Amino acid sequence: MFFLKDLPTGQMLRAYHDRFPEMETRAVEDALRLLRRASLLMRELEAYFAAHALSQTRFLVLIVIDREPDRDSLLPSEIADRLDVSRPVVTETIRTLEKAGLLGIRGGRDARTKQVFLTPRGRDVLAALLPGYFALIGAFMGREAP
Amino acid sequence: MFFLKDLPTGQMLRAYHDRFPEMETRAVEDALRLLRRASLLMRELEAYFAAHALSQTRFLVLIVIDREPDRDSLLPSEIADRLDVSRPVVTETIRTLEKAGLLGIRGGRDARTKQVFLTPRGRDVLAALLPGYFALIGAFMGREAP
DNA sequence: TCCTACTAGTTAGGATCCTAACTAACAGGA
DNA sequence: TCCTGTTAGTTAGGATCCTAACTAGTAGGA
Repeated sequence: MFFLKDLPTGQMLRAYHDRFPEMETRAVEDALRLLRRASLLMRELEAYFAAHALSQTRFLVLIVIDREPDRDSLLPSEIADRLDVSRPVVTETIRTLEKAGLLGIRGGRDARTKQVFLTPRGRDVLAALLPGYFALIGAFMGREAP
Repeated sequence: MFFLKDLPTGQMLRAYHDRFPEMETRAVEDALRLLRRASLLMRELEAYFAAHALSQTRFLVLIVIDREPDRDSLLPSEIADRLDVSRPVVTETIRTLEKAGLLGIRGGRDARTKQVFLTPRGRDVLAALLPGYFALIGAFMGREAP
């Protein structure tokens, strides 16, 4: 998350360019706009998920299982591969979602591993969530970038 | 932060579009690319700050004081106005930066408030940090979007 | 004067993330 | 067989963020 509300004014950027002439003003402006716009969208998404007792990360765990074309379960390690979070976060998120009844677990072929799958309830929750999720994104992307 | 490493394939998006026809495929694709690219840049920035005993938020507190054109101090409430973080985070960040000797504090006109300013050391640290910061952004923005 | 409402900032408690260290199970050669 | 190195996942401890509730100081009218 990028927390700067007001991007630097032209005056500010000129002042920094005077102090640091190697600064590529245009690249910095573009990067800050990118970060800010993405952060605003993330805030909206987090609020949407929170209103449905989920979070970005919990949602993404459900999605990566759901979107898999030819399988209906993933190993925790496969989930970790697909998400940019640490292993402990995957462990904890799976535990939370299992407690909530959205994920189920069955043994893998190896005693070290386990297959994680969406329960019918998990499927329902996701199906109920996605239209609002897509609508939120559509509305956000339709808005002018500030 | 947006944690999905691999954005959905065309096949996945078509499958979701079949289930949710009101989904604007293009907007969703663009939004996910925006989120992912911004998150990659944030990861790099966080790593850069961490290597210098700072964080995004600590850096931004220093910057919003430094960049102010006609003043050399801000009230905590003004810092909170400029950053998209909660008040307690501002309180804690200022305390940390003061302990580190990068910020100083003097009384405001009101006994409730206080002026927060950059110490000479704070100014030095920021000046030493900015060239690498600008270089990192320049390098990132120069790279092709994946 | 003094009571009430407001403003500024802090404290408390909980959620989520990280790295490092740990436990358990497997694989393959001596 | 059994030892060693690897793989999968969890636990422990710490950082950073949030909301809600609190303390202290100010302002303005009865």
